Amino acid sequence: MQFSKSTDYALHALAYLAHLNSSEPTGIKQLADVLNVSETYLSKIMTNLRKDGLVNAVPGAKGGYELAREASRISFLDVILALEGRQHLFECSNTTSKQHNMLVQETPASECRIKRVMDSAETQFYEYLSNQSIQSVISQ
Amino acid sequence: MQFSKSTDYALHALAYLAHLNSSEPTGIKQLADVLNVSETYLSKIMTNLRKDGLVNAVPGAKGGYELAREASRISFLDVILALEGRQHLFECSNTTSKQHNMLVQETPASECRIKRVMDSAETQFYEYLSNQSIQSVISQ
DNA sequence: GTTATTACAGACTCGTTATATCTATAATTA
DNA sequence: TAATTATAGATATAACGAGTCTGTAATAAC
Repeated sequence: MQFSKSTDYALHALAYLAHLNSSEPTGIKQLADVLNVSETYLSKIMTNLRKDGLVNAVPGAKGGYELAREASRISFLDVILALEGRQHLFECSNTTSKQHNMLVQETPASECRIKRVMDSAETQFYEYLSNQSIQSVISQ
Repeated sequence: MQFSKSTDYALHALAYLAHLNSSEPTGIKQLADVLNVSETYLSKIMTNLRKDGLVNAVPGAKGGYELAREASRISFLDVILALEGRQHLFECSNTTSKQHNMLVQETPASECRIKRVMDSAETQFYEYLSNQSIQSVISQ
């Protein structure tokens, strides 16, 4: 289990935009050069960030990308959810197996106890990441 | 990013062994039947658990698997590391990019600030999972 | 010892996903 | 109108997850 490269690039791209702190949008060319990835690949990643409202995309000449809000209000979790999706980190595969249903019956909420533990861990994980902002990795 | 099915099966298998609490090893046949997966596939998963010292494998007739230690001393993290491996959840891909090195230079430890945040999140995550034992999902 | 039972290792298949590129199109500014 | 830029779609490739098959080694029961 590992975070995708896309998430890595997205975090670095946003950190760069926050670092620049420019009043004008930054083109994909410049971004791709600084991150050392291809323009078309990075543009797909930026589109994901736009769809989740983390950046604004300005088309046309002099266009590019800009943070949709202050870097201090964009969390690591925001970025991860935009790139990795919102499915849970853990799911029980065989929800019809004898073993699974034994564990289900032992909890009041009729949910497998193993999944409950894993979901709690995920919540803690995400809680931490939601408190880490892109601004925090930029020099003051 | 998601945990593999193998991790799911491993957790359920260990929970079952803890539940049985048998003095004799449990064969792969019975285990596979309860979990509703194929014997050969599950045996690969059990071998991973054995290599990490979580279960003992007894070959030969009347053989099978048994917990290597009390279920209260086998943590969720133990199982996850055995199945998912020990690589970090996050790595910076382009360690030679201008952007990455900018972030590296801003931290005393000469490490990218983004990676520092992700590693901290991972530590919190694993810390939580190391405190959850297989015994905790079994009815008292 | 022989046989049955069991775990184990390795090769292999199949499908999905991540990664990445290319091209055409739409939108905006100069 | 021309130049620049983001976007969508199709495609290619490699890696990985998931799962099967087969033969081998180890052990207990007879």
